[in-house]
Amino acid sequence: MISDKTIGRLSLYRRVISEMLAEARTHVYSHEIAKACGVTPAQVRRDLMPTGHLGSPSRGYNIPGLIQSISGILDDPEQEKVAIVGVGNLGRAILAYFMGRRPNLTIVAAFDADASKVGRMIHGIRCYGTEQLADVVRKEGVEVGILTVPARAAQAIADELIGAGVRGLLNFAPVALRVPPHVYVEDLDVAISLERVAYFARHGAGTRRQERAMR
Amino acid sequence: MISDKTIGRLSLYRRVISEMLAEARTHVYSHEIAKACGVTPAQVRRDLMPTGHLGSPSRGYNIPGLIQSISGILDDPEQEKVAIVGVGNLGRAILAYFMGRRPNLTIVAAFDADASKVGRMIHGIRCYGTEQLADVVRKEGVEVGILTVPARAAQAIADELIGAGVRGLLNFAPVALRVPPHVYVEDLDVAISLERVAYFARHGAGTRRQERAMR
DNA sequence: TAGATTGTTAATCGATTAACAATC
DNA sequence: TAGATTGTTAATCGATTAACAATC
Repeated sequence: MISDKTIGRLSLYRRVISEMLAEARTHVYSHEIAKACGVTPAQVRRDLMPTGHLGSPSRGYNIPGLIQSISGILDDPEQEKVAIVGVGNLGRAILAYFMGRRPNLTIVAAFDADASKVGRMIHGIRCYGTEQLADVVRKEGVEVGILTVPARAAQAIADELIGAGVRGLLNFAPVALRVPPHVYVEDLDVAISLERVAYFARHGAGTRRQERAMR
Repeated sequence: MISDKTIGRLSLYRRVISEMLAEARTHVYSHEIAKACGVTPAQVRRDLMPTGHLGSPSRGYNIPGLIQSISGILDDPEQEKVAIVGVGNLGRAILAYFMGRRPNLTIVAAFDADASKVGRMIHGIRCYGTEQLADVVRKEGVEVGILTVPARAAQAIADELIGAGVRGLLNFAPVALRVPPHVYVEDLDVAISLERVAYFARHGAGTRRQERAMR
């Protein structure tokens, strides 16, 4: 089992070497990836082990091959479907950002309790009423849910998504969701992050600030 | 020096016990906080050590006292000022969320390159043009910056903020910022988080899923 | 070849958990 | 008192880094 930290870094590595590929580069050394991502070269080499991709001591890693190997781990060979619940400012920001960006990880439906949004297309995605949530999630085979709803609604929505087959949640609501053990939850809590930044801005970033505090 | 993880959990503990206080409760046990936050009771007790607040074996922790002790660590005795750069959907979502919520941590200015936004009040915060960034940050004494700008603009904006005295950045742009060692950066990378959730949704949440993956 | 980089193990580091005497 | 909880140390656990033979 690959750790969540390694998965996050592989995603980051893929992004930076994709940019290199766009500049027509063909090979890259671990220390270059390391510098671009704010980690150590040893970390990069170790993270790349589970991908099975081998570099060469003389030329480093072949970029297209490495992208393919990382994608072999990160991407579903089929297609993974995502639904987003809550189409406020935050929900729309996420919809706008993902507009046709990842072919293997697509947002297929949006949900909102606000009747004025239901039935409309928002950034190319159809918006349904929350009462249709379970039906649509089941029919589409959605596996991942993004929660951008108010805190008070989050647990009920999470329960419904999970009941309809969702096994991963990206939760922006400032509450600790209770979920069965087979469901993976990642919390992106902006308020907590901001308090942390404020604390370390005041108290000094600290020696350990080589490391990226990536959340 | 308290670790970033501990700071994040203290912020979470304060939130949940504040909710208890609102329900007129006066005392709380470590295992109650632990359950509400998805951590172990031992973790809670250990995290509370640096606050200096002492509980009682018979009644647990006094809630108002504990809130005060946690706030003594998390909050600046003065006031800490925050600026947000980039008033798109994401920026507005954050402005709306923080509207008058934290007296000790206030967003005092917003900036955007879009001339049509400049001069307006957005969720109660004045929006300036980016060319005024350094001046306003210096004059207001802003210490923390939130970056909700496109990736290509992030490094230049970060440099300018830091040049004007900012020592902490909450970065939503999908780039690894290069900053001097005294500056604390926390990255909230939605794309990476979503890929991580997708991966663990597919591969099983794993045994280690007791722990909250809080970012 | 000489020199830099790779894959991979062993050592280190830091954070979490278990344990338990002291306490109410 | 008896029983549960506290503060705190020691043991455990996992992740990062250092090191180095193998390789190009």
